[in-house]
Amino acid sequence: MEKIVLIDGNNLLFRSYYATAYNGKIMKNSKEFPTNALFGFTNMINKIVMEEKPVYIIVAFDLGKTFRHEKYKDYKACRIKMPDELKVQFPIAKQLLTYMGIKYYEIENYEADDIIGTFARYCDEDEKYIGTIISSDKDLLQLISSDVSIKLLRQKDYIRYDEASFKEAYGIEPIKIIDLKALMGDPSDNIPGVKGIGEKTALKLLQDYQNLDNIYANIDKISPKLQEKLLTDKENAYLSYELATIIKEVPMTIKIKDIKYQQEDTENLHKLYEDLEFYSFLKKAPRETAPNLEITIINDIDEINITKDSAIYLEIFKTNYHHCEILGMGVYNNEESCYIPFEILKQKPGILNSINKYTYDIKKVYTALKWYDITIEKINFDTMIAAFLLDYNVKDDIAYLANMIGYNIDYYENIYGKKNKEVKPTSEIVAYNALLKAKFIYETHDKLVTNLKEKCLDNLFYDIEIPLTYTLADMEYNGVYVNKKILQNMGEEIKNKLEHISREIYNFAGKEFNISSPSQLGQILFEHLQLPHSKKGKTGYSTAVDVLKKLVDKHPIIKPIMEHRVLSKLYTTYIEGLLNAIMDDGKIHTIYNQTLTRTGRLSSVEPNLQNIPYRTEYGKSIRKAFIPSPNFIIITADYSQIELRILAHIAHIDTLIEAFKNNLDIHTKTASDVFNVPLEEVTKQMRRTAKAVNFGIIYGISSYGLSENLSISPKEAGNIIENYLNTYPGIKEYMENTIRQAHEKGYVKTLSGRTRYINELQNSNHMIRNSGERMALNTPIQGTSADIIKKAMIEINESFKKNKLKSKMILQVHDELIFDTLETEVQQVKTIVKQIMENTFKLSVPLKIDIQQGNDWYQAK
DNA sequence: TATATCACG
DNA sequence: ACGTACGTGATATAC
Repeated sequence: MEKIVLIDGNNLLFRSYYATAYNGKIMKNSKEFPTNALFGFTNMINKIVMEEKPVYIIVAFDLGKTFRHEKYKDYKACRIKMPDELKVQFPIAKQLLTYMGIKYYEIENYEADDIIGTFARYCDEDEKYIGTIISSDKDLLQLISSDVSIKLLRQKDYIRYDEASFKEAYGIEPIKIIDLKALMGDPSDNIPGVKGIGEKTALKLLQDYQNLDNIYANIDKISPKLQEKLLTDKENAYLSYELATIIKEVPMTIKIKDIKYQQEDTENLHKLYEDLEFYSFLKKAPRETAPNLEITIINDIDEINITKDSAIYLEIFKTNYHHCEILGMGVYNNEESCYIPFEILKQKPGILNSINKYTYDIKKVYTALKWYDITIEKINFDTMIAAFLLDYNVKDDIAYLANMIGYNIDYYENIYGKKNKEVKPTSEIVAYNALLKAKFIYETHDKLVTNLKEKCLDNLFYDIEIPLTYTLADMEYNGVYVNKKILQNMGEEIKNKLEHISREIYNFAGKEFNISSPSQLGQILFEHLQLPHSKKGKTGYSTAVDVLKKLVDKHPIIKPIMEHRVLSKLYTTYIEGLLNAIMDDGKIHTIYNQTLTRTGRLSSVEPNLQNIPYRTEYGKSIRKAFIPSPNFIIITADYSQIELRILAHIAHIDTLIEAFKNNLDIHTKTASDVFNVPLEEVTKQMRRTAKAVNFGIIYGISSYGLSENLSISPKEAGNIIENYLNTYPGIKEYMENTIRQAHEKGYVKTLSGRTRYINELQNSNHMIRNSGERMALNTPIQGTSADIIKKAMIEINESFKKNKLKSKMILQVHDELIFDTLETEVQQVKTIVKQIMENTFKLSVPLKIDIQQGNDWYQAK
């Protein structure tokens, strides 16, 4: 017996689409093509093939409308119109199937059901075949037979029905589903049925009289009331019968032998996955055909003879380069190429220092080698950074970029296995992959250089990002001391408090539950304790802090819950998290991601040192554990109001520029201008409002956003904004110009020419378009701020080196730099830092920094 | 693996 | 009439 899998394609795509399309926000790729239905569809198909292991497989689609009954054509025809964003995914789904080696079929005037029905009949007629239908549509249950079963998809799982299990569940033969529907109807399919008869009555009738014909044949035996109903709607009942019957005689041009499950077309399938940006599927399916490449593995250090500019790729084992094993280096240029195992390279680390080199992620290569006491020189091109500036979607793994632009390179995960479960492959495989990557870097170098120049990104690249990557490497490698004892002691204290608070919460609740589970907490608060719930998400009640705040006066349980939240966050993320990140040298070495944010900011991972608590006193004490080297102190230098200064500069707001020149408190000044009162008469409330508006402007203000922030009505907020924009017409003009230009060009730029393309501006959804406009307003400001501090960092690092200082720059937190400073160098460091940070970038407003010092990060604030 | 929540600028 | 502030990362829990 051979298995035929019959899939309802429309059903699968619809389910996938509506499963993820909520709030109008659906998953799209970077080209704004909707992919949400396709993602679910691909997942389902893969799962089906894995679980069912079919010999034959067909996916049926609807084509056109069914006008089976001229007179009643409205019944099946009037379906909900398919959204465009789903419609466009259908052709791609078919393409996917073809590449997967799976046939699909559609035929005019028939539905997917009918195609499946016809194949089901083939199974019934030929003993050789058994069929499995896959759909969530219960209509198809009527096709169940001794040779055909169904896998009925449900919200989260599925039920499999064969003849026996169906009978057990429904008490009737599968084919009687038709009679059942004829009686009870199906509103979702516009099948009328008999008015006044539901599932219960219909089932009873069928148990007594087997089928529709027999019911009417014995109509006089039925109770008068029911009899009347049946007679009134007799025509409808028979119409419904026909509507509910799946056709099994579709004149199909394909037969079973045509739907054999074939081998996938891996090349094309991968290209399509890349287009759709379905990286998770790519990872699961390693390529079978790999490019040919001649590999020379160096066995002796003297064999190395590289004379020309080359691309290098350092192959490392484990992804965090602060604690990785270096396997070796692929070196490639047009004429010479080789793979140097690390054992060999170690013998003469400077071997390549005389030639210019390119690589992907300089910082990784530089730092990884640094941990082995090797300082690599003259890597002056970074494919990762170049591609990032040119708006490619880059990731840590070079394979994403390479495959995206037509290369064929295996993903890290496919070579080494999953994170934390890595397995080392043979040195031949490592060598091959390292060289392949080096070749990719080499061959794309010239083109990227040209593109950078064409897009006027070369200055940003060579003068800022490349020097910065070395600066960041120094900071990461240097690391920051974190005192374990301090964290451990705090941890103990917090743990005790948590236990105490938990007991208190359980007492109020009357039972124990998991406080850190939003769903359980929601149950307790809003069902068990019957507290008023404001908003409900698609998963349940919101228990976010804003919601809790409103309930503080309603029940004594709220306060300890909020405290529990704060403390457990502190404990898990900052106490445990940081303790785990302390390396053997007593320091934390973060990794700055230089190619992630759309605005040009850095981000920090493993661990994130850019979100160490600061706002609350309790959280802030975490910073006490961040300590200087022995005989050093911590110095912090942060830009004061840098984003507002940038706004004043790029929008040419003379009053604000003057205010900054006069060193006024900018929020007070704004309040004074907007509310038209003298500076000294500005109240706390007025300043608070002005501050919120100032921030709002930077974020791309909306009256709703401001109203939420200030807890006022959107209308009041709107008035305040109008007032603000009338006070500073230059800002209004700046906003309008920026948005207009962003629409015209499709992108915005920072003062250094960093470019952000904003696809959202072309979205048909106005909400998304608005959000694109806010990005357009915010990016030049946030991005210029990032540019400025990056430039300052490079110069400070150079200056420290030039002056042979022992002090080090150790952290960057967006508008703030932190220094581990030798006590005898404090004055010099302060002078250098202030000079550079305030003067590296000339604006029409002065840039100002605040410098503080202390024996730990907490004190230095 | 996705979601909710909350830490930072 | 929509339903939103901009930019990030880590964690626990639910799925």
